[in-house]
Amino acid sequence: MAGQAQYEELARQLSAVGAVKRDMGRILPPDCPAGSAAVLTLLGRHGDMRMSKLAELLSVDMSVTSRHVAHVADRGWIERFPDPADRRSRILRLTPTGMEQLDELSRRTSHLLAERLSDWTDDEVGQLIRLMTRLRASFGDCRSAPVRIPAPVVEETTRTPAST
Amino acid sequence: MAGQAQYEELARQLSAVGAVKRDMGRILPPDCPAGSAAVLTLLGRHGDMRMSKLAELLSVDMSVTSRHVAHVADRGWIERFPDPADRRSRILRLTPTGMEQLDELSRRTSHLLAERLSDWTDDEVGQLIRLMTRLRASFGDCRSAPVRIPAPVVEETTRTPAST
DNA sequence: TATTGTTATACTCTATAACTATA
DNA sequence: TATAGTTATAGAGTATAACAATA
Repeated sequence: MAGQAQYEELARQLSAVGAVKRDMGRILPPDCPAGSAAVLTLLGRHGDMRMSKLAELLSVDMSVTSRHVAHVADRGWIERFPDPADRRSRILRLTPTGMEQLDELSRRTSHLLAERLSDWTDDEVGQLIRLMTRLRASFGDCRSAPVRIPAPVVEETTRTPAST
Repeated sequence: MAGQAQYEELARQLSAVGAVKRDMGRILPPDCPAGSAAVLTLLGRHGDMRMSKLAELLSVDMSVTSRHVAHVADRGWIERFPDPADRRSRILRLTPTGMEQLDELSRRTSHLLAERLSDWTDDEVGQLIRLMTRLRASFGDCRSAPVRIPAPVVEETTRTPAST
């Protein structure tokens, strides 16, 4: 259990990590924005899957997933074919071209990270991965359980203990 | 110095942390999207500053900063007045109403994080903050030094060592 | 009737470029 | 001429709601 100051600082760092993500996005190949890259990466890691499963892994609405998937399918990086067990579903699979594109993505992102994190030890990178993975789990596990927003404090001495 | 597999995993986790940021965004007050919240937070932490300084802290183009600042100024959360030392510049300052809004933001984000991270120790949260801060520094310090994208490998045995 | 997936619409965030007003 | 900031425009990501096809 941590304190309020720590939570505020963590919120700040979560907001600021967007800059790192934007830097990563700038080195992506043409026609392959971050959304497409995420689709290819997850299919490469988890293998063939249905739209709904991919949407869950992406943690976005299926309508968003559908758009990303259409984009990579238009470029021939994945194939969509009907699920024999449920004809409403479509199974997604990387094509050979998609695998090449995925290799290119891995190459570029690894190169950028290797350059930026050249003074990080293997262990430090591992710790960051571990903590970020756990952070995601701490949020994801209670998905569909929207938080209650507590009633505002009555604003008496919250910020300026003896100035007003 | 870490390995390629670690870099790929880190890239994946960086992509996935967007889900956490979206969850945080969902509990923001009306009329205060994430961009506005970032402006208020940075002004609260660092005190009065010029547009250019804020843009640097946000790691975003000044045109973007200008829009966010206009939004919070329209709502009376900050004031903008000319810099006596350089009349091209404008100094930004939180208003009392802005400070109340900032308190409300802190309250909501801390509440959400306290709920989601209830099983994290103080030390674990501190480690994550420390590593994310360092990650941002590792990227930010070489800003304006765009990476060279290395030439693609000739694609012979990159992915399927003995299948084609 | 419920579920899988698609499409239309709207909103937020970002970057580039053109513009102004000062330096 | 160069810099601080604004505005217009365009592109990417996301969510909600309406819809089609199937379970």
